[in-house]
Amino acid sequence: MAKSSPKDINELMLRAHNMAGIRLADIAMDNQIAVPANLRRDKGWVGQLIESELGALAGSKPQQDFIHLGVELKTIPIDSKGKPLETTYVTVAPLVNIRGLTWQDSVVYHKLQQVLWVPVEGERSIPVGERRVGTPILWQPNVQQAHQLQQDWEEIMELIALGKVDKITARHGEVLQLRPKAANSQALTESIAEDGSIQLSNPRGFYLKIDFTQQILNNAFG
DNA sequence: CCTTGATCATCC
DNA sequence: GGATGATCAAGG
Repeated sequence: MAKSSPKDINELMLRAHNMAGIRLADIAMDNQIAVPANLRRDKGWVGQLIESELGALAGSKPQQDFIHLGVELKTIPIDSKGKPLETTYVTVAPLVNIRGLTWQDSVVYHKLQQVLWVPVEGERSIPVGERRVGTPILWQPNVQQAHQLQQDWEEIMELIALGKVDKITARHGEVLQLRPKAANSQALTESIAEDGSIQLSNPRGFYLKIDFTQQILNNAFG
């Protein structure tokens, strides 16, 4: 069944805490959602399941999941030691019309102002339905983290502005990286060429590196 | 073993 | 095509 949208952060966190220790199969049953055998063709399944259980407003908007609460929801797959198994997607990267765009105007900045992290067991040896939800974390970047994010974002955006988007690899950036984010490598979108004209490139997205999200989990759990 | 580049489903 | 939700899997 579809959950109502939580009225405040306390209600949201109460729901999130109530999922801790629960198997995905049980949450799926509660929401009348079928459990896939694996995530190969259902890569966003866990995230959508948790959204449903928490009452996030569905839809494809470049905004926070709980905009009325100023909270972005992210599920994060972890191993048995609590370490993230994957980088975390943040948002698509703007590749044109970025003149004058500042860090504090960016979607990355706004989405990462406040994030509700929901760890979920993600090892492939565990059947999807048997994977359990962990303890949720409501996070806001500390001064150092905010600085690292801003530095990386500004460096990457500078390269994009100089028409070097196709030369940027995932190795740029300490905590934030730019990687392909598209249906496939043939997808194209407008970007800035080195001579300042418009060219076509594979769409990119901003991702948080594993060490950064691991630090967030460690700071919360010690 | 881990990371980077590639890819999947769905909605509009 | 571009946004949402991400994980897959080849190669270093």
